[in-house]
Amino acid sequence: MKRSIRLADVAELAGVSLGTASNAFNRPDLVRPEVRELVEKAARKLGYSGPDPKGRLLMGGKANAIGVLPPGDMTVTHAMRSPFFRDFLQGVSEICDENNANVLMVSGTEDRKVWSIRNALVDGFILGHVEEVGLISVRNRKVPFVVMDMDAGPATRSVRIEARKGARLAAEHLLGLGHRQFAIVSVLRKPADPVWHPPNEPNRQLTAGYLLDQEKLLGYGDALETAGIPIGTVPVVEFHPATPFVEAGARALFDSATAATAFLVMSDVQAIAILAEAKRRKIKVPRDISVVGFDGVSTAAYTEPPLTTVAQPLFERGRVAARMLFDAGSPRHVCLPVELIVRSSTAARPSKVTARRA
Amino acid sequence: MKRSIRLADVAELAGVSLGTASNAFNRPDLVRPEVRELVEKAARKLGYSGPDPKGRLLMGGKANAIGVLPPGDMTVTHAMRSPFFRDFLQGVSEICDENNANVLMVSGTEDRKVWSIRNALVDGFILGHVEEVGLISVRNRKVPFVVMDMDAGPATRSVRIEARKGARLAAEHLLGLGHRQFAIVSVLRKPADPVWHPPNEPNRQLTAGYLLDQEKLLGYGDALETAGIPIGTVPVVEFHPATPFVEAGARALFDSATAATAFLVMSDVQAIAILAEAKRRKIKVPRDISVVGFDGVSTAAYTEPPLTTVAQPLFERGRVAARMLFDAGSPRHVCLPVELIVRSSTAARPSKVTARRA
DNA sequence: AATATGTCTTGAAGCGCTTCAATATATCGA
DNA sequence: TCGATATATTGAAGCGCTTCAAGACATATT
Repeated sequence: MKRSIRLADVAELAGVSLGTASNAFNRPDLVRPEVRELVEKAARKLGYSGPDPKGRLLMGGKANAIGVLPPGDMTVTHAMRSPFFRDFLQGVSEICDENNANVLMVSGTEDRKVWSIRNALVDGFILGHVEEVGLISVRNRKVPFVVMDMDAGPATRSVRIEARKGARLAAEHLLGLGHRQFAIVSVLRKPADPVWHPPNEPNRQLTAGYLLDQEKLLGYGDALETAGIPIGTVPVVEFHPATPFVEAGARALFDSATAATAFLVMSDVQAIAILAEAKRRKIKVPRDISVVGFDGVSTAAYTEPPLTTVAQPLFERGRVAARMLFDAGSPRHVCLPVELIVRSSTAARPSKVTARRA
Repeated sequence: MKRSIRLADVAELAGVSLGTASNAFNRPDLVRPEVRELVEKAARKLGYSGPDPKGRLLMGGKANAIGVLPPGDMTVTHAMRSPFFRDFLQGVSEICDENNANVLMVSGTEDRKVWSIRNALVDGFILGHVEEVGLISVRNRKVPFVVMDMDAGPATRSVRIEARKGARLAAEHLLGLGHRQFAIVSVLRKPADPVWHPPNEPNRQLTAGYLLDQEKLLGYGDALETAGIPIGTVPVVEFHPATPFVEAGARALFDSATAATAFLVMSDVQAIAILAEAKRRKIKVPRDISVVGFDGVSTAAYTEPPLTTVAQPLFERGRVAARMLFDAGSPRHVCLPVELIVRSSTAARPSKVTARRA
């Protein structure tokens, strides 16, 4: 086709003005039924099925979509694979469905994300952990947005969780079971090889993870130090929570933290990979080691053994974030509660005799 | 803010023409470095972070997104809950990621979907099962699109599966295990109460399901009739594959099909619900009954017992569909193979003595 | 010096639609 | 019957941007 049919063509054929034709489609009640019929007939004849959204958009129209950006370098593919993100997304879509808005999953690594933030056709954003430059872009877009698990100042809507408290609960639980040899598993933001931090490393600096995980580290520390275990004496491994890095990370963990009986893991996805690797190595959980995850993803209840974890309300998280975009009245900042869910991946510290030999 | 800053404001402040300002952002190589710097400085000063996508779009720009519509009356929320759809979506997003396109999940029941098809800001569509009126709308959009599991004529791109063959394989498997008492579970497109069709109902007419499922019915028939079992003598229950309908459907099934030892189920999601309901009723699978699902969703391998199912390449399905939109060279019609995966939800027909009492 | 060859920049014309003040027409009350 | 009120329609002005032919300027060529 030469040039696609536009409203002007329809108006002309119907013998009415552009304005009337527009009204016939958008505010039919403003237009006499017979005229409307005229317009509709013309439209049918030309195979015109309504105003092109592009034009409408320019004139202050809504895009009818809100954009969701997975955190860090996660692509949409990663996100769809992640039970954590899926649960979250389910909450988001519930509210979007209610508000007749579509959900745009925005992809790309951090660089490209900035481009997307500037260009995505949406009426609002929900941002996973994002870097400063992304934050600047989104502010300039003049659309409402909310950031997850970040503090971006009082003016920026945010949804967070009681990360520090959750981490403390996890550590206290393990301490209560008699454990004294810990290892901590933290999250790497970029897909890269695992990073191993031995105990008593002078001046330990973790690689760039999520801000949230700094808080978790503090929480673990709260409990551990109270029990007389300086956090610096606890080994830490950091790895990316997606295939194949997550498997590599689990291997690195067992290869290095041979003395640990208690594993404090900052995400369920990682914890689940660790359970799998343990099974592969014939390390029995919770007989030989105990593992506490974080997040409370829905699949964690069905692992073998079922995972003890610090649950956050994942669906609610999504709902709360989405509501911030739609309901003017909702609070700008929400901090969601966490809860320790004790299942079967944790038990009393093994006695010396049954202790695992690496 | 009064009126948001636009490119024209930046151009003015920088003392260049609109066209130059536009080039400074979009084709920097066409603009002298010093001038570009001028524009950039002006932009910074005004807090302008690049051309508004709305304007760009009108001038023939891409939306950088492809729209995905769940089948039938499924909302995005339903879709996110469905392992079938999630697996599919993962394939779609892989290809979209590769092509730097975002994924727009389009929501709403069938009526609203038509509206969305006309208005979504996308460069293409992947449509789940859609009604005629939706098909007309999408044709008028003049964007490429592909339909899943439907035949919409040779001109319309489509991805399908060997449904009939798959169904036949399922029935033959059960027949081979000695089963003679069957029940068929079909899919209802709309969320509604289960529909029960007793055996030997004169003139049996199934409620509006998906076209695909008609084919499966044919496939079951192929095998059953060859074995001397007229399809009309097999009871059929139809239900919607989402909570709470799927649970109600599973109950209805066991309440009614008390004689059956072999269940031919048209989706894994339903089969999984049936497994759950069986457990609740202390009906042992596969000792008392055998169940064959359809789709091969990734979770089906981890049910209890692991589900025997007719697997289709779910990820590939998504990939193939998405590729049709991006690669001009890809075929217009693809029919993907299916494969019977025998796991532990099927076994030989119970002998009379161990037969289940309802 | 005159002409040709580039390289940048400009100005204006859209892209397809909505909106809104202004006008035209119909309806009503007195 | 006449102005007043209500109802429909028009025309024009954008929305914010890209594009492209044409012009300006600088440099190279003969």
